[in-house]
Amino acid sequence: MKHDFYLFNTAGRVKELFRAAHNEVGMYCCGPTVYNYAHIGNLRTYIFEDVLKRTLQALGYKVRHVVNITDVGHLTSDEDSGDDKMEKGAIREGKSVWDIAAFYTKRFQDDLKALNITDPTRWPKATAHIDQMISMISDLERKGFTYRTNDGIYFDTTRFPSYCDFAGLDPETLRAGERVEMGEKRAVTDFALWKFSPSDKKRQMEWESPWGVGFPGWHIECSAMSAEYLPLPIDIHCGGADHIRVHHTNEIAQSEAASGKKFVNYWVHGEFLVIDKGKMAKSGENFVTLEVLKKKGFSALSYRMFCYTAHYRNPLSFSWDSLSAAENALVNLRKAVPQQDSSEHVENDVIETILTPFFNAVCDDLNMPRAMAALWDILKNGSLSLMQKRVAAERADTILGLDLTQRAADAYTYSSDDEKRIVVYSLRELDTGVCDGIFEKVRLRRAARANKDFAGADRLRNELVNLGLTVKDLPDGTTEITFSS
RNA sequence: GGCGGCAUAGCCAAGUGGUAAGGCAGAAGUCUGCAAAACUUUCAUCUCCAGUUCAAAUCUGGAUGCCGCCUCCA
Repeated sequence: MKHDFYLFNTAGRVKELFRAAHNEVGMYCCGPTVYNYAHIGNLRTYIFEDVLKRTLQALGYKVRHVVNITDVGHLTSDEDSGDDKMEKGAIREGKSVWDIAAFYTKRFQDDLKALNITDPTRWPKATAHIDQMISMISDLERKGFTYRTNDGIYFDTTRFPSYCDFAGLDPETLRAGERVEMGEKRAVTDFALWKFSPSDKKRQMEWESPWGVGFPGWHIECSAMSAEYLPLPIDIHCGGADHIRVHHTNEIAQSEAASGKKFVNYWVHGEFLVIDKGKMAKSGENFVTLEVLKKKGFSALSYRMFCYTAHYRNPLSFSWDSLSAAENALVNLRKAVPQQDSSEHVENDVIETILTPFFNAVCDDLNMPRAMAALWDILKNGSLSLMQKRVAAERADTILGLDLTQRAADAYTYSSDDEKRIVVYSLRELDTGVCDGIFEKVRLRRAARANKDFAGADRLRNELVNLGLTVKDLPDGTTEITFSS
């Protein structure tokens, strides 16, 4: 499929034509710190990254995709000598930090699977790459980019003149010590590469290093692991918009200082999911997980659908009503995809033509709202054949990942042997007793209708409705019963 | 305090100069004993003010409101 693909590059703040630097596109996405469940705001970013990856693949690129797992403890800030999030989580749950990391890593990966997010090529853990981090810090030390303070080894940002370019910072206006103690740090922008373990207590995670026992700074892991698995410059590096200012600025500095090469060609950042006008945070009642969402009866893919209502670079307002709207839309969309009931041959060229507006939208910096509108247009277009619509939807779904060919409620189907059949659709397996009970009520209702006892017929239908069923009298006389949830 | 972003119908939102995508909800109609489903139709002048222009939601200036980053954070 030949399409020019445009991506908004945070470096430079403009939409650019994507050109791969390698045969296999290198894509690095900042992963989670596994000290707690991911909330749906976090998940929004991974959904957008998955769409980006699927798009590249649909355009014919091979993609080498790396997502890190931050399972090492970092302090609540560079200067804080107190507990870090991993250790806090461990204390909170009475487990070791290693158990905490393993548990939440698994939970995170389960969430991604439920959302149809495809697995990355590699999934490196920070704790398995301490050697690479130490080696990179040593390189930086050798090249004169570091200095030592009483609590760690720091990166000297004054030695890296272009430090402020990426985020458009003005060092003069940064407020030194406003929110975080400077300690012995020389410049506001300097950051820790290696932190020494506190002398008065034993950390659960700490390692030997040329500078003493301690643990790595937060930023170094992404630099070390991306260099380990991807050739520089990395084609695409993704993350949440909150990372632009500090994390990615620091990554660029240390990676380029250590390697002498350009670090990343395209920086792509996703905006936040907002709730009650603020961003979703891992503390407080704003914390909505996929688990919570499922408990309320929503499917994970409804959330994926919801994410397509807005562009990834704009904040998206979450509410249960709007999620519910997306779920209805997904159900309707699946209904609009014709069943495979014909052997009509569909030419690939025809499908590509049909899908042109869809791909134009996707390739314009992943404009999914427009892409979805294009898909609706296709499915409502009366001049296309059913098979053309179906094949087009299947093709679009390789990017959307919405299981569009799945029917809403056809997991289990039960039919009566009446002359005019009674068909029951359910997502769950039903006891024969339950099924027979439903059949019996329908037969009674049919009898009432035949006798023009419409009040009685409606009463019987209401009984079924109250059980959570919908009742449809089809033109051919069959009665269709669907469990609504 | 610095930097960045946003303000479009009941809700979620596209749209960066030529007269408002799409979805959800709602309304009307066809169909139905009534429903359900389906189909058809319908539903905004874009926070406010002042400019530029033949033409602005889209550009400029101002006002108001809101959010994010600057600390770990998707």
